[in-house]
Amino acid sequence: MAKIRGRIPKETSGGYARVFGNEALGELMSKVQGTVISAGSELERLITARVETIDDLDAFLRKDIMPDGVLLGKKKEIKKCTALNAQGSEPDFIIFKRRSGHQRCHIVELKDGHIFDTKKADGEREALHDFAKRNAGRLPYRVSTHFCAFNQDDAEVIWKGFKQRIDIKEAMTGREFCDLLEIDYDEIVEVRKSDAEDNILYFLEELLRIPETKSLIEDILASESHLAERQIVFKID
DNA sequence: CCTCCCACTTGAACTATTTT
DNA sequence: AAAATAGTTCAAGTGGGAGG
Repeated sequence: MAKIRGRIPKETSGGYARVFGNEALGELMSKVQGTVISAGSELERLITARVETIDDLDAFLRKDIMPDGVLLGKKKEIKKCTALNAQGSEPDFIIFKRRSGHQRCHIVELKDGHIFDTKKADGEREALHDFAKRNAGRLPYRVSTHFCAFNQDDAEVIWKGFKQRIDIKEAMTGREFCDLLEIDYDEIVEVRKSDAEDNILYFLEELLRIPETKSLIEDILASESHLAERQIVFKID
């Protein structure tokens, strides 16, 4: 989970300021949104840092005998690869796994969410399936496709997010994805949790640094403690 | 109800243009 | 020519409205 602290609000973040009628709070919200976005790219980095990656897919695919283990090719490398035909819509990852003679290729679309967005899911589904169809014949592996919602533990929820338009076997949880890559899902979740702790602290610090929100918070706390006192009084009664 | 399209945001990667 | 700057595109998130 990326951090809010240290982020620079965008020039064009005025929309948030308008929502609150407060420039400083608008900038804080802009930073929050920036963090949401960058957390997605960060997840990719967390994953690829923990597996062996292929930086020349063409060279890899020219091999006569595929190596044992788990190897991952990223979107960029897929784009560069001339042996594969992506026609402008590359999947996030292509994973080659060989264990005890079985060679599998997993084409994966990864999302740092808990559900596939219904507005984009259809396009993503079609792009991934087309990619698999176009390229399965060029790969010396049994090819399968997967849609992974990293923060979802129930494959059925992912499947339903696709309006059941994918095979339920294509719906992949973050844990299943990590199992496939032979990396530790919980460890990645832990890493991100520590940033979340800093984020909540920083967010509250900032709220208290803005004079307008600080005084409002103080007002609310004061009236709540009055309420609490009254409740106690009622109880005693 | 569902689907599609839009508006708003950040950030990274390219591309193009201007400056030195 | 090289470097810096500016613009474009794309991927990622949200919500809302129009229309079937």
